[in-house]
Amino acid sequence: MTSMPQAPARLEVTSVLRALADPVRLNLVRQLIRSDAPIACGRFDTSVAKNTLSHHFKILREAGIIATHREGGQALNVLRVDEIDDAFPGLLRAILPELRR
Amino acid sequence: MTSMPQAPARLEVTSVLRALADPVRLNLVRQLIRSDAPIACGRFDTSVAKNTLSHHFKILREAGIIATHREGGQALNVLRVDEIDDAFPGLLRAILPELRR
DNA sequence: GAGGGAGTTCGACGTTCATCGAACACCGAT
DNA sequence: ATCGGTGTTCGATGAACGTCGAACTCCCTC
Repeated sequence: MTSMPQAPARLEVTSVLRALADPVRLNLVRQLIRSDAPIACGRFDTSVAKNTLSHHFKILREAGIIATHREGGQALNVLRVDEIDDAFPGLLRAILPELRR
Repeated sequence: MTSMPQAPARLEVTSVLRALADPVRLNLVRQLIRSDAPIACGRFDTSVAKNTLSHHFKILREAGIIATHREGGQALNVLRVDEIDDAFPGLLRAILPELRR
């Protein structure tokens, strides 16, 4: 086992902000917010190559913003809304208008 | 006149997040939040050289996070709390615990 | 077990970034 | 006019980042 560090023990402000500061990643997060069902890595609407996409997912995962669990040949991604809201209440709602109902 | 682009016309999410994602800059912003009076550039508690500090102030200014006005030989800095709150309601409070009363 | 779809890892490349020392520009006071 | 304090600009440097093609690993299905 190569040790799989899905998410950090505690969400770090600087890591979270830096992860969300990239246009491509922010776009991914927006798609996750708009969908209430998990989305497979290959199902995102994006322009970058699939290895680059994988890189961005890794950063989002390591920042603790998304969680990925394999299921039937594909990797399903979900936003860790509760954890983020716990650590930084109001952050998601602040930067993602689609969440300010 | 060299044209002085203090702040952008509209606050850009990605610029704001990237500006706040740096430890040194986040530290500066924290000091501004804790003080209700403007702080001169040279009065901040930081470890970086003064030219580097100037660089960070420039980024914060261009992102629209702080405003600087000269007064008596020194440059006084203030957080643009209202503008930030207007563009991204709850953002500051989310990432800066000292503001969550 | 052979094939194929889905993600990841591995260099590599070019860009952006944080940092610094040094030199500069500005301004208030002598 | 000169001095000293304050902040900015100018390269330069090393690290980190986004991007890619290619090769790899898993696992599901036939």
